[in-house]
Amino acid sequence: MKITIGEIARQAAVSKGTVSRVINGKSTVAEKTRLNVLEVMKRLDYVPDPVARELSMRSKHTLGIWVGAGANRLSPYFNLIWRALLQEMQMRATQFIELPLDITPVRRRFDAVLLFHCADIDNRLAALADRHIPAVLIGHYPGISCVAPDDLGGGHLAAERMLALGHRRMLHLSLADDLQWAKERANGFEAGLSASGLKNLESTTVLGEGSVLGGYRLMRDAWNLGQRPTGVFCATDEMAVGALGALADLGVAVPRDVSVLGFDGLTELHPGLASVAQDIPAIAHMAVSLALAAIEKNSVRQKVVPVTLIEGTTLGQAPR
Amino acid sequence: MKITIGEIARQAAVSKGTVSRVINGKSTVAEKTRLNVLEVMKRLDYVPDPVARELSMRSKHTLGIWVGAGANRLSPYFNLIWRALLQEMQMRATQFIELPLDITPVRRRFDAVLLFHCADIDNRLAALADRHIPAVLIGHYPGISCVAPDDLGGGHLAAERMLALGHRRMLHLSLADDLQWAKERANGFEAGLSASGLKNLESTTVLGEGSVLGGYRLMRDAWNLGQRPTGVFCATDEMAVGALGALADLGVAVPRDVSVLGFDGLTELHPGLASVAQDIPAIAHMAVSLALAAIEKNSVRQKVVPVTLIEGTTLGQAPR
DNA sequence: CTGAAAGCGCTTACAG
DNA sequence: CTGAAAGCGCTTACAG
Repeated sequence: MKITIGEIARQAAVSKGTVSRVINGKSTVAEKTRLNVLEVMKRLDYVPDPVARELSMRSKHTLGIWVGAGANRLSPYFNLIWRALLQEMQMRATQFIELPLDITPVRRRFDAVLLFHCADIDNRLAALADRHIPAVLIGHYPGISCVAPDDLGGGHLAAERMLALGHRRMLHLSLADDLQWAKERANGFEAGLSASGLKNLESTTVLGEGSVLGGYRLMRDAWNLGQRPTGVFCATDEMAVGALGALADLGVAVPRDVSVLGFDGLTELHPGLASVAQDIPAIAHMAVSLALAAIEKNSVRQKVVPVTLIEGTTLGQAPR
Repeated sequence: MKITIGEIARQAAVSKGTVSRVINGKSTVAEKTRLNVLEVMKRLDYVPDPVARELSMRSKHTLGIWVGAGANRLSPYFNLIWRALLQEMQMRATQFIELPLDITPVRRRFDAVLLFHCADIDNRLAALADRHIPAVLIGHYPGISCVAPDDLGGGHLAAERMLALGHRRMLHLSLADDLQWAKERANGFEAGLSASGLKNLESTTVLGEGSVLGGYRLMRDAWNLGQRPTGVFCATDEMAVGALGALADLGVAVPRDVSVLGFDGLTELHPGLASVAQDIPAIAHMAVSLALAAIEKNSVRQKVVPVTLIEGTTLGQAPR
């Protein structure tokens, strides 16, 4: 027999409503009653049924999630943000539907849309605006609600850390595509270097793809062209994995000869990977909050979520 | 306003019970009524609420999902199978919990466990057996319920297709790790080649990592060592992506000079990637079915799910 | 074949 | 502070 709120109520000699109140800590409950109920719940190892909870609590709103086409749907980052988003919606008892590429024929109503940066973002946003559906972008875009990691600050942080470790010859692997976040990471990095006021600083930026292969090629080619950095900052962790692969192939020891720092926080991609980490759960939380606020209060807000630096074994003191 | 079963009932002028019956196709409903209800459902683009459905139908069973530690949690394949599994459970109104690495302290009851092939699979299975909890493995293992793609058949299929396209010099990129599925794919491929009875056949197998980087290195090194295959069969799509990268770097035209065929069906990883595709939704479906059967009938069954070949632009006629 | 009603486990105004 | 009741959206005996 599964134990339910009714059983708790019975054993605690109160109503189901009261039990519910102590579960949710909402309205006031007499301390004595509360303690008693808590005791019974604990004794029976009771966990409120999340499904029943959702059915009963859920907001009347449903959110559309509109993903881009193509490979990045399978990327590690997307994987994580997707799971965080679903979990967030479950906790907030908000329904969602995944939107197809073409939303014209979708009949199910959705009150707001969560989307990601992608190639045809302008068209997408225009389509939503036409239909007066609020949009929340995971990324940056003027005029609509956005939530993004602190790419600028993250770049800055990367530079500071590299400098603190004594690195003075940097290689920066960035994206050839014209992507907002990539540019911010790059700008932050440059700004961090300049801010140091150091004179004897060399920094080279090379542009390629944001994938493992992209990072591999950039690193290999730069090295073969004579670049000899001691610190390599990569715009994505996938690029960092590629760069590490190239360095291994080139026989360069990490971090003894060269340090590598990635961005995103996907340290599971490579043992010991050092990375500027996004707070993915916080971003998911914020994205859903902004969407609900947009629906209810018609508000537009832009949020930046802080990043942190995860030290790892790929980052070390510069060789002297 | 969200549209519910009540709205459908109203517009179709029947009771909610009847609508429910047509949704579930259970007891008999007059054909005329059925068509009418279906029409209304379609017109309003109605989708039954899975949460309400679950609350009302759910089996008394809850399934644990026990994932391995480490990088493959972020792999494209894992991403897809995970999503398929959750969707399947939602449809079957089965509850689940994600198990932590150490299941000893878990208090919530779970009646069966779904797990994936991983390093400490033996220990895990032993732990479950100790507690008399049925296990279903996505992969192969003697003595317990398993579901896996037809790796052997897939390898065979790959060989047949390559031969049919006229390829006679093959390179086979496989895994150095001792993994059941990798070996089956390899064995299938070899068997397919032998079965042809052709004399003028060359096939070289090289072993490395199952990642993009792994594929890249194997392809590059084999080529640099003088291998000149016209057909390259890769044990995973990620390896195929790497191989394609290496060929591009080597200035080899695909598929004019060399054809590349992957395995898994993750064609989104690379435009036009040809691949032996797993049927991930079917695997998820089967896994949940086996778990429920194991709980109820204590049955142990091993299932193999067929694969199909997805043609793409990386696979073509052998050069003459 | 079909409707009316009870039930899944929880929450939340509404009274008191 | 707390209880009784209605409701979330669906399913399923039970009658007819």
